[in-house]
Amino acid sequence: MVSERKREIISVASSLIRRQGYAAVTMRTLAQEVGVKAASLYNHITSKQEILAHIILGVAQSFTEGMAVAKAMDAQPLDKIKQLISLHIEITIQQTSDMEVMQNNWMYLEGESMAQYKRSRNQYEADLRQIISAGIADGSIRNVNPELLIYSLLSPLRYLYVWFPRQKTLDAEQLKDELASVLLGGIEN
Amino acid sequence: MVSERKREIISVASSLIRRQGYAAVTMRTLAQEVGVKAASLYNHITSKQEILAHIILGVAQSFTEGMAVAKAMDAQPLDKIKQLISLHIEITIQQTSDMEVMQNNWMYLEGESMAQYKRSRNQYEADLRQIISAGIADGSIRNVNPELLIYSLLSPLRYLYVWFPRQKTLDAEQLKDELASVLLGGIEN
DNA sequence: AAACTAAACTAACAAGCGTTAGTTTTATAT
DNA sequence: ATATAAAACTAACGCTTGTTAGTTTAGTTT
Repeated sequence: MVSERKREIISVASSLIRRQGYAAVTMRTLAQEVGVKAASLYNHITSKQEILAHIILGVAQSFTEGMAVAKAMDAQPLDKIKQLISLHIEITIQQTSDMEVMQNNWMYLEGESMAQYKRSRNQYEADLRQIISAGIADGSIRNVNPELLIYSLLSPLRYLYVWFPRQKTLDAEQLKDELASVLLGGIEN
Repeated sequence: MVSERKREIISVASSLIRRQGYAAVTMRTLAQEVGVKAASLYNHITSKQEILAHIILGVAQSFTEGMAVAKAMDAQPLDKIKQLISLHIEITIQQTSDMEVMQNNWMYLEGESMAQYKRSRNQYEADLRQIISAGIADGSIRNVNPELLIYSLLSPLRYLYVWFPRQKTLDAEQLKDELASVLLGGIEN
């Protein structure tokens, strides 16, 4: 369904948008980077907007699928949260550029793409809310404002892309353990 | 030094950029929102870029000044961190729009403004690193990867603007306590 | 060899951009 | 009233933007 060339264009676009932002990347610079004239891009894609939507909705789908796995697990709330931490780490490592593009450029989505992005984001947060509520109910999670918990859990996970690529000491597996330890157990000794 | 009209223009620009992104806001839409023709804006500002720089470097300066206060405190590392949590909350509440503009649009800065932004950001992180190192050294902070600690502390603080405006239950003072409790003590019970 | 198809090309359009020049209005101070 | 200065206006320039039309090239199938 998605040709090799199209994938290449979107991949190059992702790394350009990552560095410069969606609006600053022109079809001409994108074409040059691909090694082609601007008009030729339109043999493969239908619009600039389609490229952005493809990148962002691809990441969003990865999260939706990963959340489905976590929800289906027969496990304690805290273990489901650990599973989600793994999910964020894996997506960040496997789709670093797309992840960064999503976080910084989703506001440039239009129409149905924007609607779909917001829908999947809201659904993800709602699912996490449910897991946290269950944890508070069974006493495994501290009884503080659930929205605050969601937020202080999700922020570091969402912005892993800022930090992970520039550190060298931890691999994915170590990161998973240390991050889970810090997020669940806190900073204090 | 900065006239009333100029402040108004920059303030209107901030809320437009916040919603639409820097590149998507044109001088014509900005002018219309201010109630004036585009060319008239140039009686007060010298360029679109100046507006962005003014917004972002203003927030950056607030952080630099706040960090200076924290550094100068005669207090334990954990109390300095609590002070920084307060700082982030105060800036987020007092300059919500500017804060969001900074986080999402700093990559559109150019030349010396970009250099200055990066300098102040790096300095802030270096100062926080020092505080955390001191805390690890005296045993008050857990001995895990310091970069990971910085990051998982800073992410929720930086993205408070996403969350704080849409919740109603906590005021600034309560938020300060609960957030410090969660960030320092973790989620787990 | 002929026909077909995918994907490149050149050229250009219409729209929108930030910004400037030159002029007029408005308000304040003399 | 008159002069001055601040801040608005109209008009336009030069450029860049995403995209389209029409054509040519290259590779594969019959």
